[in-house]
Amino acid sequence: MYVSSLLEKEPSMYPGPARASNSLPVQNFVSAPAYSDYMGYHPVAALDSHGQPAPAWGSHYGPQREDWGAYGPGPSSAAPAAHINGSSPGQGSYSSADYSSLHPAAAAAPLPPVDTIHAQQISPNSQRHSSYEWMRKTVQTNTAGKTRTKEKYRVVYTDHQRLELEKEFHCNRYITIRRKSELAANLGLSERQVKIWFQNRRAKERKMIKKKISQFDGSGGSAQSDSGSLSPNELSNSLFPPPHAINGLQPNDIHQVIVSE
DNA sequence: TTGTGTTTTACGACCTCC
DNA sequence: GGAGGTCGTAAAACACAA
Repeated sequence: MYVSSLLEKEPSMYPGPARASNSLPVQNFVSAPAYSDYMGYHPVAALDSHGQPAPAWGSHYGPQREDWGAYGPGPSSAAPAAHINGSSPGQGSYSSADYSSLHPAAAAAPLPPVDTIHAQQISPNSQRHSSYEWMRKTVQTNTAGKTRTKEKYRVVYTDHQRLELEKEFHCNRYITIRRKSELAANLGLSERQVKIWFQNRRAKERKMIKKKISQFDGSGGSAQSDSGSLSPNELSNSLFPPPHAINGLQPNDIHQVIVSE
């Protein structure tokens, strides 16, 4: 019912078995030279690859995210793109969250050449290609088994798509309607997919916060003063207030505020 | 190779706001 | 009522130890 209606409403969501992941236009792709550290948000103008002044988190969503360092190593000159595409041989999984902590050496490394990034992103050696082969196979053979979707359970986003989404996430934890449309168009995703990606991304962030807090609590509670008496949920909510909780603004309002600037 | 744990898409239920 | 939020969860994709 719901799925079918979605399919009807958003045909772009499931465009076909071989979603043109590798044929995505790359002209919009910026290799994110300033996408320096996943957990260390830098309000650098170069982050904004869409020609708009990047709306800083702090300006619309409360305090600037200086506290991100609480659940991750501080800002560095790292270039996670290297990790995203190459340093993990044979796999394209982008586990940016723990990048800095897991790759301290890489965190201090200079940016890889842009050409390297591009070459790796479109590398035919990536295991993701086997994923797409699986999807093709599934679509051909599995016609009625899945309940959540008619054809496939989920797709795997390309590194390019993930990187662009992560970049946007760095600029704003909550995407505006306009940016969602632009991003969806640029990445070949549906707006619903972009929206859900951001929801999942925020959930991931909250999960990481809780994990960090629980680690602090379990290790003597020396960081208790940082979180005060807030519970993980309370702290999480204070770090990521939903748009409507910020000055009573709704997402549309925030969008209008940003656009009007 | 295989078993297992983690991460990543996607959804439903429910909530808030207008 | 619609849009978008969180929360919980399913299941594929992935990582990795044994």
